[in-house]
Amino acid sequence: MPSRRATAADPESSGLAPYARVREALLADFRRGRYPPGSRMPSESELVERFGVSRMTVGRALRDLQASGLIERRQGSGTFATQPHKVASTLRIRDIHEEITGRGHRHRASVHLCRAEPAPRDVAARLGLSKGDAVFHTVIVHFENDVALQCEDRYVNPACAPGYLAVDFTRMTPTHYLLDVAPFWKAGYTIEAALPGAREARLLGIGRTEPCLVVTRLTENRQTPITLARLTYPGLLYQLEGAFEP
Amino acid sequence: MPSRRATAADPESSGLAPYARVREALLADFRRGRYPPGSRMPSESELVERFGVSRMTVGRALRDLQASGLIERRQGSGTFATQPHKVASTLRIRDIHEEITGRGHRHRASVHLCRAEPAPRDVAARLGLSKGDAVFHTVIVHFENDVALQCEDRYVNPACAPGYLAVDFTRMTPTHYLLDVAPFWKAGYTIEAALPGAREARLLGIGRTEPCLVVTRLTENRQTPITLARLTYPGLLYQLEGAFEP
DNA sequence: CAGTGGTCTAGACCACATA
DNA sequence: ATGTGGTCTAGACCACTGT
Repeated sequence: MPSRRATAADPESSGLAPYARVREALLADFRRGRYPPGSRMPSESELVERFGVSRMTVGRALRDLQASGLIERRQGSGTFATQPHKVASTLRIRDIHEEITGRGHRHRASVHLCRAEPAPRDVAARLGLSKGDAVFHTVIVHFENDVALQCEDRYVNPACAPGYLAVDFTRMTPTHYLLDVAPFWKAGYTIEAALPGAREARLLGIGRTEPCLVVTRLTENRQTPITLARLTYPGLLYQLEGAFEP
Repeated sequence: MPSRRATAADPESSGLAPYARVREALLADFRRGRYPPGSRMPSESELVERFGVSRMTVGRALRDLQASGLIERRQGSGTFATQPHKVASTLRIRDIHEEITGRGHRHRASVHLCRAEPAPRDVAARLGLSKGDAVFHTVIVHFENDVALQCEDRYVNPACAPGYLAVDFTRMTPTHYLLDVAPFWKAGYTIEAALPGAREARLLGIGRTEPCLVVTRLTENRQTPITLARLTYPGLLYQLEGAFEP
């Protein structure tokens, strides 16, 4: 016989769901400086008592805190505050078309290369091909309100997207097309500062000494590499932004 | 009377917990190209039937997928596959000391400025002070195996860390110290490519035309801004890396 | 209204860690 | 042996959405 049910819509002392109340309460303790890095937190059963909720509920609150990197839970020994050095933030890398139109601006793309060619050695290696195997190669410049924002130099594994070269890239970005063709993927990327190559400088309309932000991204579908892209942004026009908060 | 309890350690057809089995099964469907962007996924009750688990369990699996940005759940209408463009990745920005020693290398810091001074206008604004208020200002270069890797130009709100100037920054990084003093915080940052300023070039021992990766980070403690840091890395030596996979 | 997701509880079994 | 986290289930109430 249920003694007392706390329902989801019980706006008890706040509009928050119980698991959120527990999470926020612990978070507040953190901000107050309880739980210094490495210290031990109350056990789940203690929290059950303190907040008058079930163990599943405190479990969920703790799982949320764990997901944001604030605490570490060790089976058999307890829950501990982490060294906050490792806090991770999320950095979104979006399709350039979405990004530009999302700002309410006009996106335009101009295609400067779109062909099959023998794979250079380093490209072949990263795409899991042999040197000289055919790869698709496109070079496209993306404009935001007619200002060149990104030079996209991309190699594609033909086995993954046989129809790639036939796409009209002034109407659909390679990223968008590839997402349709290769429905799911993982990716690794590096971000660095570099000077533009001769062609990149010309296509972007910038000087060869203007620093650029270069994102190199390798996209894979399970085991098979699909595409290797080098995205070059004029440093003066582009910044990546992010934030972390627990 | 419980008919049949599935226990946590039931390695039913795999070593995975039920919620993980459900998650992986749905993930596999995704990779196979079911659930194209925007399409509707099976309802929770359908999944309960299909996998023979309780609703809480499919709920957790779905919450995991939601957290990784794969699906969107709308109360009252259903669960939908998202446009995978928005997949977020985690980018870790770590304490430079940890990062260097983590690679098994030697870290050394040289302090080039460490004093209180009147806040320049833009710094004051971002730290929530008035122009001319006293701020702490340090300029420190961090070396990895005696190669200059980072120039750290930092302003600190004195109210948050009164003892800041007394710290021996050859032995402890400002980041580390501030984490101890101001136990919890959130941060926003931008990443851009830029040319080094005259002082930065000199301190890093690079030319003024060598592109640099510049991370500008504002750290806050609840409402109060704590510190504003400009971290400059020689572009040839430093890359940020990341990966995303669901 | 029926269907969907959002959440809660109580009790349970397990694996692991520590003593 | 005890305590900790990890997880599951069954049934329940709610809010929201769409017909």
